[in-house]
Amino acid sequence: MGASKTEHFTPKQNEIASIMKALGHPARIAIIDYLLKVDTCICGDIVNELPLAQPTVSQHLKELKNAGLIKGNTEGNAICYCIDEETFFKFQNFLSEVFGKIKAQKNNCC
Amino acid sequence: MGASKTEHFTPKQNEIASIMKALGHPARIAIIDYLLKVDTCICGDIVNELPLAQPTVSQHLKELKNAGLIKGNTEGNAICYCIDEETFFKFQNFLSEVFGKIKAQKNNCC
DNA sequence: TTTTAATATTGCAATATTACGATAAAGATA
DNA sequence: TATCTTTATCGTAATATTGCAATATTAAAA
Repeated sequence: MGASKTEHFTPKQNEIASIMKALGHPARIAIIDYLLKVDTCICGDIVNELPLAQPTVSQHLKELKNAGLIKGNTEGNAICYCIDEETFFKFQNFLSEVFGKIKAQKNNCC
Repeated sequence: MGASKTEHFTPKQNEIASIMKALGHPARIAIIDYLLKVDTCICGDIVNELPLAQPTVSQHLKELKNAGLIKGNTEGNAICYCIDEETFFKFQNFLSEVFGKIKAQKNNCC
């Protein structure tokens, strides 16, 4: 097979899984890391920051964009990418719930 | 190709990416959800909770275990799975940093 | 208008993931 | 011991992901 049976899970489970999946590659974590480090949009120089060919970087950027984690603005013939805060904060809310439940666990087993 | 060039990224980037990847499937999110809902170890009934065959569930459990997100204890002929808090809290620390940086951004672009 | 620069898309090869039937393994129970 | 229950592993088919060379696209600059 190879295709996930997404129709059998809740929309929220699918949504969170797709965000996690988008972040499930070191190159894409590195892109987010870099965006946070420079604390501004990046126009052009991501390719030089990563040990990957330009088409590969472009593909990773596309996946982050599809997942809503970054957004891109055309700026002349360059494109300016930055963090899409909204999705990150939605993600954070989900995780707060999860971590809260973990902390509240009675832990009476294992 | 199909293989990630993990050797070109930092250990931390690879570690976080592998946790994210493990959570990048709705079935595995559903398993974590269920573990948090029942607030105890689960011995046996995960298979009945998921819309997937037993070998498939077993495989997903293995991936969560490999990523350190759950741990399993043999309990007679059953196996008792529960959240591995340590990994989750490590994950939370990483994310706190990320979310902190996002909030602190000057947001002077895009 | 031609050239240059930046980014995206296409096409493809290598590898990984997902799913499940069949079967094995390990311990409980009759 | 024989059987049942529970979980893991094997084998395999279908599909997805990763990476890059070649090429296309788009807009600025000459």
